[in-house]
This record gives sequence, structure tokens and C-alpha cells, in this order.
Amino acid sequence: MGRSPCCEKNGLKKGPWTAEEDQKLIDYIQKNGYGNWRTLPKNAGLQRCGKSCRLRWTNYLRPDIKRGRFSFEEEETIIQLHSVLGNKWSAIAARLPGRTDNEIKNYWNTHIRKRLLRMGIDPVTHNPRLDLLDISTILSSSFYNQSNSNMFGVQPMVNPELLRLAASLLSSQRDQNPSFLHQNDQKHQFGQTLIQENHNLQLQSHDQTLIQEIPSCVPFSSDQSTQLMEPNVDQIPSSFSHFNPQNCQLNEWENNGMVLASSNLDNFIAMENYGFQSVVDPASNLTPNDFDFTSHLSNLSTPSSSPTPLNSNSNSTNYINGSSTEDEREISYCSNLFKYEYQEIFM
DNA sequence: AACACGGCCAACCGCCTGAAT
DNA sequence: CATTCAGGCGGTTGGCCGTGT
Repeated sequence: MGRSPCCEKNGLKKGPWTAEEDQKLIDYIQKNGYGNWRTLPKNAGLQRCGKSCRLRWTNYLRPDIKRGRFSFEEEETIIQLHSVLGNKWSAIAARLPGRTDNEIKNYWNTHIRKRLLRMGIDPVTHNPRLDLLDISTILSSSFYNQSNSNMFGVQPMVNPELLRLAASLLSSQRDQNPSFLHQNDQKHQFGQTLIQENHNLQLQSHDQTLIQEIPSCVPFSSDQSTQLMEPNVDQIPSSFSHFNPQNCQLNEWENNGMVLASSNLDNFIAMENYGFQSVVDPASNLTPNDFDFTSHLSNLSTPSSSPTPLNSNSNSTNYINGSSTEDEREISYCSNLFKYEYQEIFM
């Protein structure tokens, strides 16, 4: 009649392993190998059940385990495999040498899953989240259209599908060439691809088949909007024709807005082409970390207000009037609804 | 300094499958 | 063939730790 029980449940230790227990397990396996987990604890002098020993060994003590943070390549591999295999952690782990299924599962649940959600991607289906699209429809048909949707004369469109495409484009570029982001010609090529894709999607939108119009600007009051100035495109040097992701920072604003800051003027052009609109130019040569966006945005309702630099050494100059150092200006963007992390897509 | 909170991760739990009896 | 269990797997938990208030 079947096998006998592997162990008595009573009297066996549970909980965290001590260094002494670890050493006993390591010594035993180094001397005798593993395989019969049923008898191993007793032979090794451990008050644990075989299952606990097996887990401890396979998830922690095994000598070929790679510790530490997951690399970008590993993360990309996990995402790609998960899109095919789903929650088959052991199958995914089999393709990542030195990583355990438990480690990958934990990393997925604590990092990757949340990141995909922030990017508007369903971590189960790996498709854009439909709930966001529903919200965007509501927003675009209600307060946004009633306020100042045309504050810059252009109704911007930001499409989750395009953002997803951007992420995958970047991933594939990175896969092919890890130093992609440090090469200007490739950055330029990537930017051009985005611009072309944005153009294509806008063309498709005329057929009302694919794209949904989504508000990309927080609905300021009319008083606030009058102070928002559209950057003078004529003052943008022609040399700034490609995207540079350096020194970017995303800040959430209130409940439904986000502000993108960059100290590089190239980003302005790329983001403009990408469908975001500029809201204000802090007009200084501060780095993003030196700038207090919350304070600055709250000052928009006060006509005489000016950006609030945290760095008193800044040499503040007005971008709109055009006299600052072009590539060190702060450009901020404001976009409604989307919580995509800019860095996650472009950096 | 004390407390609350949230992120992280090692470990456990429960289920499934296939092998042993 | 029926029963039982080892091993494997995915889901969940609980405690530690860092950070914010």
C-alpha cells in the first residue's frame, strides 16, 4: 500500500533557517549529494522536513545561484517569456541561469508587474489596459472638452498602443545593441521611428478605426492657462533633432497629472512629436532634481510668480525670450491621465 | 525618538502529477 | 488497479527593514 510518510510532522522546526542548519545541509549535500529528500534531514541531523530542506537548497544554498539585482537583459527576458508562458515560473527560471523560480516570481510581483501597470500594460495579457482607455474616453468627453482643450491650438493625442510600441521598439533596439542609448545616430533613428509611428497613428485616427483621443493636459483654469506659454519653435536650434533621454524626471502632479522635466532641449522636440505638449519652461539651467515642480505649478495661478529653484546658484534665464543655454534648459510637460513612467519607456 | 506604513523576500501552504507499492 | 507519497509548482504569508511622519 503506497509509500510510507516522509516524515512525522510533529517536532519539526519551521521558520527561518539558522547558519548552523545551513551549514549542516551544505556539508551533507557536498558529501552525499541530494536526491532523497525524504531521508536527508535525518541523515544530515536536521529537525526539518525534506520539503523544507529541498526548498532551502534550491532557492538559497545552491552554489550556482546568482544573487543580486536582475540585469536589464534578465528583466527583458522575463517579460518576454512571461508574455508567452504566463506564470510558469519554473519554465521561465529554466531559461535564466542562476535564477530560481521563487526569485523570479518575487521579482515579477514586486517590480515588473507594478511597472507594467504604471505603463498602462496589463501584466497578465501584456496588452494595453482597457480600463485606462475607458477612463480616457470619459475624461475627453467631459471636463477636458469643457475647459481649455485648445490652449495651445492643438489637440494632442497620446495612444497607449503607441507607448507600448515605443517600449517594444526600445527593447528591441537595446537587445540588438546594448549601448544604443549612448549613440546619437541610433537615438535619432529611434526618434524618427516614433515620429513616423505617431504620424501613422494620427492618419489612422482620421478613419476613427484605431486611436482614441485622449487629453494630455491637465485642465487648468482659464487664468492659469493664460500664463502657460507655448515654446517658440523658431528658437529651437536645428541641431536638436533627436531625442536625448539624459537627465529626465517624471513627477506626478495632484491626482491626475504628470510633469516631465528634462534639462536637454532635444527632449522637447521628441516629446512634442510624441504627442505631449509643453506647459511651462522653467527657463533655467537647473538639473531636474534641483527644480521644485510642485511649488512651481502651484504658482501658476499667481501672475507674478516665477519658478522656484532649489538651487540658489542657478543662472535663470527665460527660454521663451530666448537667451539661455539651449541644451541646459528645463522643459516641463504636463499630461493628463497617463501614469506612464517616462524613464521606463525612453531610458 | 517613536511610530506607522509599505516594500521586499524567504519560507510556508496547498494542490497537482507521476512514481512506488 | 487503487492507494499513497515525493517532488514540483504557483500562490500566499509573515517578518524584517527602510522610509516617512
